[in-house]
Amino acid sequence: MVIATSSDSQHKSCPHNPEISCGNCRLGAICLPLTLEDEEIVKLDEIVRRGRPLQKGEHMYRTGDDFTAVYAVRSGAIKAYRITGDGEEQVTGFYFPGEIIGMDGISKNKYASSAKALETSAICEIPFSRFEELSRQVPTVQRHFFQLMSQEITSDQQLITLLSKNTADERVASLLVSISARNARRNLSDSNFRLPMSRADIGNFLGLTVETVSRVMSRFSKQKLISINNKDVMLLDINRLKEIASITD
Amino acid sequence: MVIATSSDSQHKSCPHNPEISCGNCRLGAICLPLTLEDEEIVKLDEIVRRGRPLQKGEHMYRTGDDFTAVYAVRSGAIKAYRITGDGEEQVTGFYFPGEIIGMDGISKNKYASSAKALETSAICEIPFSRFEELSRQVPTVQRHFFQLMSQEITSDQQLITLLSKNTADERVASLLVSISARNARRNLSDSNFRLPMSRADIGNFLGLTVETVSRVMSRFSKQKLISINNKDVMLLDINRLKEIASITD
DNA sequence: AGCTATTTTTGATTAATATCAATGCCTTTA
DNA sequence: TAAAGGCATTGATATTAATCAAAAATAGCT
Repeated sequence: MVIATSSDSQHKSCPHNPEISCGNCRLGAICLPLTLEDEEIVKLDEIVRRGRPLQKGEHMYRTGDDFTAVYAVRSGAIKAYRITGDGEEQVTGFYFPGEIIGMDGISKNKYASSAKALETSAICEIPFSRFEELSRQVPTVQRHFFQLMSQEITSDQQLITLLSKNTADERVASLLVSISARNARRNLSDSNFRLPMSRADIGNFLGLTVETVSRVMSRFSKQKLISINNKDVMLLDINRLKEIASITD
Repeated sequence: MVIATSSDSQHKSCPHNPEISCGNCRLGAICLPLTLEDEEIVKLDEIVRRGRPLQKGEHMYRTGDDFTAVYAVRSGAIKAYRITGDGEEQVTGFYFPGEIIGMDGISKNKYASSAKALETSAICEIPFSRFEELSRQVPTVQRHFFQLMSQEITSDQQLITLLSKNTADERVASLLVSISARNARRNLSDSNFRLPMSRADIGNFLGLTVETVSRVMSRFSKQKLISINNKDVMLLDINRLKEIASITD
């Protein structure tokens, strides 16, 4: 079985703004989940800093670090997590290329979560003070950042609903479908991908134990909904998975 | 037993900016969970609209309504909720005076949730287009709104952790302690208050059934941690409740 | 005030997932 | 390529909270 890995994540044109090839998309050759104006891209390019690639396991920032920047993922995958009162880890999100992370640091001027690379990853640093300034100068930048924060709120609230109402099957199906959709947005295969995180991370994110995640995935596999080869997954019946995830659309 | 009700919610001075008496705090005589500059208050006052009071059960907005404004609660209590794919309600938050609601509408220009009054409530409408304009003119306004959105993200992520990791006891204790702390911020009793929402709403918010919420509260009552008189609650041992909620601080 | 509908509480049972335990499979490294 | 450590899978049992059912308390209405 040959399955696309996340190292294939380069793509030629931005699906959200086909006018802009990624060679011109200056935010580190990524497409944000927003359609940016040309002016915005140019202005943003002036303040964005491309960092050296992060190795697997390396941190972008940790809880309590001074908040200085938000980050755009260029390649790889990032895990965001918090440490609970009793020292346990709570995964709050997985971030793929084009997604923005670090916005939880704004309120207290310290990051409320930690972010670490699940595999070798490239990120863009967007220094916040310069960005704030830019937001005041360019109306669309401000608007778009409000939208990105609002998207983060919406996705957190979807997770709240998932954790509050859904069974183990529904949670796992939701995650698979969500990753599938995010791959599609980047013009990657929506049915054939690598899960960059461990089963433990998946369980932690979905409020399940490793064992339950493993059992659910085995069962999906027996039911021919997916095909698993360790971290590589193939979605054999996306529509059925969407039904299970109760994504009606 | 005499217990303060939420109609007592007037207070004389803003605990976050004691320089400003609430008579001068122009955002509808409320104190935001931020320290505003005098200039900001004046500017905000120009765009804020005080609406007529909402009756219990009345909606501020519903999922899918065009996004036009964010709202500051002045008095009463508001429940925010979403409707899941299969038509069930998911409560995503309770909002008390001084808190801001509606920010989830920014990303798609439609509200992603609905908001309804749990009791007679007064709200301030902050028309978003005028607010966006103001944010560009007054640096601190922009900064403060970024902070409010970031706070919303943080509190959603705390709820995610609660739903993912905590037992029924811990969840109920957390909610009681959270409401207590929010009352304290408004100079109200932190130990003696009315729960404006039903047990069903509490259960829905905490990912529990009504029956479980009721049982936990009865048990807390037997253990002399709280004293319940239907919607009125007295916290008899806040420190123990904080321990149970695993709020170490 | 009295009647009704709704909400809350309590009890008995069931179902889902966690926990405990063991095995097997990949990956890393010498 | 062999050994070691970590990760994933599978099985047996325990536990928590859900579900089903009914009574008690409260709120709303005339």
